[in-house]
Amino acid sequence: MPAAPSSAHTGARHERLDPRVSATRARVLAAVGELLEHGGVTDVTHASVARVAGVGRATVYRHWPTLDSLLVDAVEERLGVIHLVLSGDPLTDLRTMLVTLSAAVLDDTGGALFAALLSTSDVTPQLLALRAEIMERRIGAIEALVRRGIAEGQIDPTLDPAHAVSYLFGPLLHRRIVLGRGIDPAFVDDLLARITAHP
Amino acid sequence: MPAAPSSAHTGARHERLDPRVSATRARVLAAVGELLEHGGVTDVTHASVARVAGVGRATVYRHWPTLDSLLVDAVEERLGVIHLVLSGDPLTDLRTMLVTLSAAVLDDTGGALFAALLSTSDVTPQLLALRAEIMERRIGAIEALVRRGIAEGQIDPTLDPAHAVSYLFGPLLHRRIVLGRGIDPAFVDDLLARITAHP
DNA sequence: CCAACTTTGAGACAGTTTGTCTCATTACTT
DNA sequence: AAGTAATGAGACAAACTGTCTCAAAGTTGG
Repeated sequence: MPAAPSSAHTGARHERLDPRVSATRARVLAAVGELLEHGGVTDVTHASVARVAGVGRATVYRHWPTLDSLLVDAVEERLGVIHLVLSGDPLTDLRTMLVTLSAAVLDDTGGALFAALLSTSDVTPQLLALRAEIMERRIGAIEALVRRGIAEGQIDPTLDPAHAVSYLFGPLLHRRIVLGRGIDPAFVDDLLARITAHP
Repeated sequence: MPAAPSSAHTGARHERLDPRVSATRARVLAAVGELLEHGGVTDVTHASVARVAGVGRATVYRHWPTLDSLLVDAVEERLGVIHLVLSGDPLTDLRTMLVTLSAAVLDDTGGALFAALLSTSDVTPQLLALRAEIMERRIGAIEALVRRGIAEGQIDPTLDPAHAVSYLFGPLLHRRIVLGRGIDPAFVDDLLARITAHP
């Protein structure tokens, strides 16, 4: 029997896993980050990843038959790590979330990973759905917080929560990935204030 | 003597060119768009581009020694086409600019091109500078318009014009490239109103 | 501790792609 | 019309891709 396929599409995340498998996964996923950090998407191939991870080339193919699935898993892994300490106050929590995202998702490696995901070869509806799913599942919390903020009267009620996600996360993406600049908490504060302010 | 090198880095844009060269450039650049439109970045190779363009493979190598330079030129070409009819009123012109950018830069082909540029292999400071330059030269007009809007009292004077570029363009990028949704003028209007509003 | 099972690394393999070169042909310039 | 420059077609070695096989090593449950 071949090795377990990529878990990105199965959703089964925390099964009991053969230690060899988890070790391989961890080493390979780390290697992807390494390659993206000082390189680019095109530097990530089954062969290069195997070399950096110190793993057999065939092993990488066994776990991730396509490059896309490898990149998707790398992003998933990264987003999965994020854990927030929420206060219960929508505005405070929105700020915490955006600052955390800036640090964890949009640092050097994360930025490259993110850009990689955005330009995978496969632009089928399935991949679009997956992108949206990743965004909505982890970052969709933004939308929920905006709704709560509106309900509690802290946020402009005419703000469309669905749009708010783009309004808030988009500028972080632009500043980090397009302009290549860092994001400090003051940037987040200013942005948040403008978007949520009552008219 | 080999053909003229990519013009993306020379800045000399409108020299008298051998018709054969301009024809080749046009066909190849169009082919890049075609490939990106129903495919992805990884579908763009010297070989595939040559095939689609109906051009010799060696010719593509002559003009664009690296894939990055080819993608950069494709983006440049696309951005160069944009021509705005400006009214003189900063807020109106900002709206025009964002709506036009949404249509021209972030349509199907443009979105793929953009994502491609963001994930080129070469993350050297030079490329970062080029990205920033492309952004600032064409889209930096946003910053200028914001300054004028502030000077004329239409825009919140506490808005940092440099940040405003991210605030305004970022959400378009996010909605189009990350979420894969279209951008209608109403989206732009709402965004613009929130960002520029006096406190 | 052992036996059955699974994953792994190394290598072989054909098929494809990449980047470079050469050369005859075609198109442009003056 | 003569000189110059760009092109297409093809040859070429080198590298890369994806798949397969098999012996070795690690893991699990009794």
